[in-house]
This record gives sequence, C-alpha cells and structure tokens, in this order.
Amino acid sequence: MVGDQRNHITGRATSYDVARAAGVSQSAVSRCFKQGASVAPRTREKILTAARALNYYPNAIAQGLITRRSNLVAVIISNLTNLYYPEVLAELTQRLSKQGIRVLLFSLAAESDVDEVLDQVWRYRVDGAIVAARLHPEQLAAFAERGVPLVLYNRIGEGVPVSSVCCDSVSGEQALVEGLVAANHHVYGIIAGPADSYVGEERVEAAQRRLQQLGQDCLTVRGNFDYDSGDAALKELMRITDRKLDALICANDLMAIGAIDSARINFGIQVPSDLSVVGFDGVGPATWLAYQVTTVRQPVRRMTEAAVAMLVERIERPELSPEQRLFAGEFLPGRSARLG
Amino acid sequence: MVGDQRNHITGRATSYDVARAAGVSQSAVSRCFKQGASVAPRTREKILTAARALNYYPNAIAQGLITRRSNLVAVIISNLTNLYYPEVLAELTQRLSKQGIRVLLFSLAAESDVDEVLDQVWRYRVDGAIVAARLHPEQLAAFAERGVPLVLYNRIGEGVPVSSVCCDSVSGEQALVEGLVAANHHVYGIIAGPADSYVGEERVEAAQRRLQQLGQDCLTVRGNFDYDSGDAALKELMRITDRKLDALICANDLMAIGAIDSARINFGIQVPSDLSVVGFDGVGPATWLAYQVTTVRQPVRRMTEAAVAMLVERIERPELSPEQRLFAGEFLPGRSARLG
DNA sequence: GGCAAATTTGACTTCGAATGCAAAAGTGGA
DNA sequence: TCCACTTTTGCATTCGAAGTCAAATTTGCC
Repeated sequence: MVGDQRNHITGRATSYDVARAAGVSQSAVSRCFKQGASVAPRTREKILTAARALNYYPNAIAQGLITRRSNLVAVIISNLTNLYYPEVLAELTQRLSKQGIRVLLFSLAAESDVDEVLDQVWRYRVDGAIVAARLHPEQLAAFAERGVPLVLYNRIGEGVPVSSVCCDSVSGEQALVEGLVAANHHVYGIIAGPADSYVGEERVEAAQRRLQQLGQDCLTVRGNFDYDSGDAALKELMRITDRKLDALICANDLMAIGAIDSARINFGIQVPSDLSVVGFDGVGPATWLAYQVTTVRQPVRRMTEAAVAMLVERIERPELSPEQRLFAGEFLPGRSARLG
Repeated sequence: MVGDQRNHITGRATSYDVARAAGVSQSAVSRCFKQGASVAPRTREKILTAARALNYYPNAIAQGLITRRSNLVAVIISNLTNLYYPEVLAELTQRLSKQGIRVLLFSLAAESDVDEVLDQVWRYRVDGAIVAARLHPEQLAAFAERGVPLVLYNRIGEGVPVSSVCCDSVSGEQALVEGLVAANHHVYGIIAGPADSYVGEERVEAAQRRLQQLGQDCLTVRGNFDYDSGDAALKELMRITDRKLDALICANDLMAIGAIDSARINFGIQVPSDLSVVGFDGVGPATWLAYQVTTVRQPVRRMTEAAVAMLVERIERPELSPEQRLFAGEFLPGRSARLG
C-alpha cells in the first residue's frame, strides 16, 4: 500500500493517514499505539496529535488478521430468558471487557441451532468461548481440534475433558434436604428441570439420593425451569397423590416461585406452614418479600470471575490442561420452608 | 502470499490450503464460497470436498478487512439486570443472526463507561449499532461522523436526528390513568424512574399531564426501576402524606411489584381493593399469579423486528435519513388495579 | 471442424496494521 | 572530534480473502 490520501470510501483514517499527517512511517504509528514499543517521546507526541486530529482508531479487524488474535470471545447462552443468565452475562461481559476482550454473543432459539452458531464461531476466529448450553461430545471435540479454549458454565464435558465452572449442586441440595428432613416433613415432592439440563438432573439426583439416605421417598414431576411449569407441576403433583404434600424441592427458584404462587392462590395452601418449598439459584425474585425462597444462591461473581480467569489463562497458554472448578453455593434460609 | 503449506501455527486451514488440495487457485475457492459467483459445477465440487476435508471455514476477520463489512453490530445495553432487557437482547440477537449479522455485546457497569465502549465500537468497525443506553449529543454525533448507522431503543436523540424505536408512553399512560380515574380513585401517587431515564421521565410526565387534565393531583417520588426501590418508594409515599393513597402509578413493572409486595406485607394494604397499582413494560413477573399487574406491555417482538430492519436498511443504504418509529403498547387489565 | 460468444479460471493487487531487520540517529566516553 | 554502542526509525513483508482483468476454456451454432 502506497501512501494514498485519507480513505474517502469509509471516511475512517488509517495508520497511513496518521503517518503522513505526522510525517513519519506507518510502522511508527503502529508502534505508538502498541505499548512497550520503542518510540521517541517527541515522535509519539506528533503521532498522537495527528491521530487525534484525524479521529484515528486502530482497526481491530486488521489487527486481528495480522496478530491472529481477535480479542473476541464467544459467549453462547441457550435461553437468556432464564432469569439467572442475564446477571451472568452482564458479569462476564464486564469482566472480559476489563481484560481487553470483546464479547460476541450467541443466544439460541433452539438447542438444535448450536451447529449453526459454531459455524460462525469458527469463522470469527474467536480467541475462546464461554458456553452455557448443551454441547455434544463432537461439538466439544471441535473446540479442541481447532485449539479454541473453552470454558463451560454450569455444565461439564460429559466424557470429554473440558474446563468448567459449576456451582456444587450436591452439597447445596444436601443442605436443603437435610433442613427439610430435620423439620420432620412427611411427604416430599420434587419438581425437576427438563431432562436435557445438566444442572437440573444433577440437583434432582442429589436431592433424591439424600432423601433416600435419610429414609424418605418422594414423588417427582418435571418442569422446564419457568414459572408456569412450577404452577403446572404443583397441580400435577396434587393430582397424582392423595397424601398431603408438605415439602417441595424445586430444581430452580423460578419453578419454586411458580409453585408457591400456585399453592397459595390455586389451592389455598399456606407456605411455609402447610407446605415448605425450596429452590435453587438465588435469582432476584427469590428474595422478594412475597417469596423469600429458601434456596442456595450461586456465587455468580466468583463463578464468572473464575470462568474469565480460566479462559484468559488458556488463551495465553493453550497447553494448559482442562480444569474443573466447583463453587459452593450460599445457603439462604428464606421463609418459604420450615427448617429443622 | 505464495502457496505455503497448511498453516501450522494456528492449525486453521486457509483458502490457499483448500486451493492447493483441490488443485485450483485461491480465487476459485473464494468464489466458491460466495454465492452467485461463477464457478463450474465440477470445480465447485472439488473445492467443497477439499474444504470439508480440511475443515475450512472462511476467515470472517480477513473478509471484514477486504470487504469493509464486518457483519458485526454493536448492541449496547446499560443495565442488563433490568428484567426487561434480556428478552430484548435475545430477540435482537436472533433476528440479527438471521440476517447474517453477529452481535458484539457491550453492557455498561456505569453510564460513564459509554466513552470507553464507543472507543471499542470504533475499533471493531461495526456495521451498525443498536443502543439502549443514554448517549450525549456528541456521542450521537460521533456515529454520524463515522457513518455508523445507529438505532436507539426506547429513547430518542434529544435534539439530534437519530433513528429510534420506542413504545408509546403517552398513550399507554393515558389509558392507565383514564382507567384509574374512571374507577373513581382519590389519592394518586406516582413512582418515577431515575431522572436520567428517557422512558421513565416520559411515562411519568404523560401520567401527570393526564391526571391534571382530569382534575386530579398527585404525589411523586423517585425510584430507580428496581424492586427494592418500589418498596422504598411506597414507604416514602406513606410517610409524606396522611391522606389515604388509593392509586399508584409506577414507571415500570418491577417497581410496581415492589410496591405491591410492600403494600401487602409491610402495610397490610389489600391490592387492588384498598390500593390500585399500575406499572409499565409487561415483563414476565407482571403476569405471575401473585401480581397480575395492570400494565402496558411493550410489543418487544415488533419493536426488535423494526429496530433490526431499520438498522439493516441503513447499513445497505447509508443515505437513508433517520426514522423514528413509535409502537403502541398493549393494555393488560391485570388485577392489580380497580378500573372504571 | 471452425469461429464467435459465453463462461470459467488464475495472476495479481488490495484491505490496515504488526514486525523482523537493517539503516539512521542519538548518546556517551575518551 | 571520533568511535562504539544504544535507541529510534523506515522498508518490506505478512496475515487471509475478495475482486479486477485478461487469459484460457467451454459452448453453441453454422
């Protein structure tokens, strides 16, 4: 490229424009914007002045091409409407931003869209990815093949070694179940999440196992993590049993809230005096006055911090092996359950 | 660039690798991946086979550099934790995706971060931006200067002509106020949003104006759009008046919900029999059994559809002038207010 | 089979910034 | 002032794909 005049097509100044305006070479401009490079103070001054005058911003696309670092990270989230994810997304975006990394967001309308999304992820040569969506083993393998660092959020690579951050479902559910059992409940119900949710299944299995260990059995129905399904699941439970349900374990807070409302409004059941309800996540509405859900709050800040740290580490040093980090949730007693 | 062998540094195949494997030129590979280009069927076949074998995906970064089209759109949202935005974001992402456009997400920790965010927006040479955050006139002007199409979401360019999609606060609030007045309420309270929120101020002013027209006066206190501030604002209202508040107009649903809970739980006030509460937005929790907020639902799907359409149009044809589109909200009667 | 027209193909240049290397400028000491 | 050494600078090349243009090939038709 010879020093042609300021780019008239895009209206954006290039490093050549700045170079000409400052009377230096393009290399000098480039060095000036890269910190730690050797530029004489007077030259730097001239360049910065010219850059300011021309409204010059280095083209990150061109930088990405030559350095093979896009400074982009793909964040893939299956359903953003799950009350839990917006907080995660906001935290991730802000933390990555502090590391000089931009977020390329993908949200899935349906789980089957993953392959299309990955197609785009490969094209944009992202430096890494944080994924809160279900990936098949082949999809996980594709990341490894391409050398794209990956951190899973609240799921693990089933069978495949992949880095991940998760909230400990097992100990969380144990605490909840133990509290309920100690308070001497008699008839336990469980509202599970959708079968394809990793955390959903893990939480429910943990609860069931602990109940069994403590000599309690339970009825399980499935919801899909949203409010309406909590309502529907409670109705279903009431329909299929003639015993008086007095403890309800929900795979997430939103279903717990749906069930609480349903119990109070559709069945005239008092929560927690007639029915204890526990959830999981610690989403915003869980602490609302009307609910004060007894739940386990995921340490979102620590989890996102870890996810970002792990990812950045692996972008810097791709040879690092996968690491799984498990975070204990914080037990919130709330007021939606009688506890022992 | 001469035809060196497959890129060993990144492990990613380039169009040259595919060209060599297929025994054709790099140009042929490029044309093959651009639809509508002239490639003989047999050649195309060879190339696609080679591409598949090498796991080739065109480098969007390189494409962006040469075509000056990054196919990236910046989405800037001030606070994602506002229950209303995740839905908007999911819709926007999916709609843009269908147009072959990727989302570069920016979420602001503080409004003052806008300038840093814009710095990055310029660097990435995004094709356009959708913004749900407050921008100063100079910031708006910067988009125009750089020829970056911009669509504001639920705000307008104050003084500066900018494209925008908004939900009609005025007619929405009028409907709410008229319903309340017709039901013969006596003491009106308003919970406004933060002073720097465009929609917040617009809604409150619309409500106040209509109340005045109908011969009612009202007390106004400020919240900041979240649940707790709804609770706090109600307490404040109760403190500053000794008349019996019986109608409460909230600038958004979340504060309405906070106020409803506060009324019921902190003050033992029945909603809607003792106190009518209305909100705005139509967020998910507004329809929960415990609340069934009387509100105006923003037509998120139509609004996001319009935002994307307007932006894409302006990316294709930058000479188009700014356009402001106003969408009527849907009145939801709910059960949180007595209506006439 | 021959020839003009249409189609397909490849060589080469371009986008904008980073960087290895050698040349130029600056620094210090004698 | 001169020489050796350090710092600064510019040249030239590179990243990977797109697009121009002319050359090569194919096609259609007589």
